[in-house]
Amino acid sequence: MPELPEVETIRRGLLKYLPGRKIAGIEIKCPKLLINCSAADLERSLSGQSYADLDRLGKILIIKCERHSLLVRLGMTGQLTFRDPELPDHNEFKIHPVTGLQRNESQYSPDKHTHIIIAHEDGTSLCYRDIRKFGRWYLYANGDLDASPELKSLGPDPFRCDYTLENLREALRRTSRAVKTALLDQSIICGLGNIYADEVLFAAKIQPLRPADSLSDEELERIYSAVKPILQSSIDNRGTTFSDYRDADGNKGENVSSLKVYGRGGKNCLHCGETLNKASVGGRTSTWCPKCQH
DNA sequence: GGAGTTGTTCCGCC
DNA sequence: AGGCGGAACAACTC
Repeated sequence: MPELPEVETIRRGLLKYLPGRKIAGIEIKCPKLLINCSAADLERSLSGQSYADLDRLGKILIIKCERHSLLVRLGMTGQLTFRDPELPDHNEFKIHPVTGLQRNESQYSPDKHTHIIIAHEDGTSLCYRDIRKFGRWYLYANGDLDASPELKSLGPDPFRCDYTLENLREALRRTSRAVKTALLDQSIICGLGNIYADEVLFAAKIQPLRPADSLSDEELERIYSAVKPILQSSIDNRGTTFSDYRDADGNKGENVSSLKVYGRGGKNCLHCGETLNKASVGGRTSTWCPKCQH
């Protein structure tokens, strides 16, 4: 669910609330989400520390505190929301006082899917909710962050300077997998998931099944150039909500209506009118136009 | 009841 | 050795 634009939207949302706030304690209801530490480790390490900054690489959210940082992978259904119980009747708020955005029903209240709650000294909290529990949390001392396998194994993030045509070309020409599968490989380029990989290939007019090493320089350039604008416009729309995705305020994203192919299998191509193909590529549902994409 | 779902990892095969 | 495909993870919806 949460791909780069969704994680970025959450990051921006949390940026309004977290930096400067002090962690009082952590409630872990599902320890299996913690990959490289125990619940006691996490509690001991973070209690008393303040949040310093929020960062993101690919789909990984980096929550930086004074001495330690959390890496959070949201998996398919992870949600991170900021709660402020001081606000009068939290769940019935229509317009958020800080963001001015419309609030969403009941995504805030901890329920059986809320697995981690970071409580702050001022009574607010950061809630992690994850229906399928595919999310993963990692704890690192700040000095060890850059060397962490989770960050080190990532290929270029489209919004960082190492995202270049040359790097993408070299990575793609080294594999014979379907280009769709290669674009989902976070060590080749990080941040794309099933939605945006399909959207990028439609914009680039490339069929998802094409072997990555069969792409011409011109085709590679089309893919390279399609990535940033597609991700950026989704960020501008605050992400794509199909079902579970919510931002830091519990709001849905508005990008679904901008999608050209994802979720439109069997419908007409918005460019040429042809019926869009839908088939499994590398185990993932893929949608493309048989007439526009070659 | 079966199939499908926005992500990642692990295992076995070639 | 290392690339690759498929199963597994889990919970819900259609």
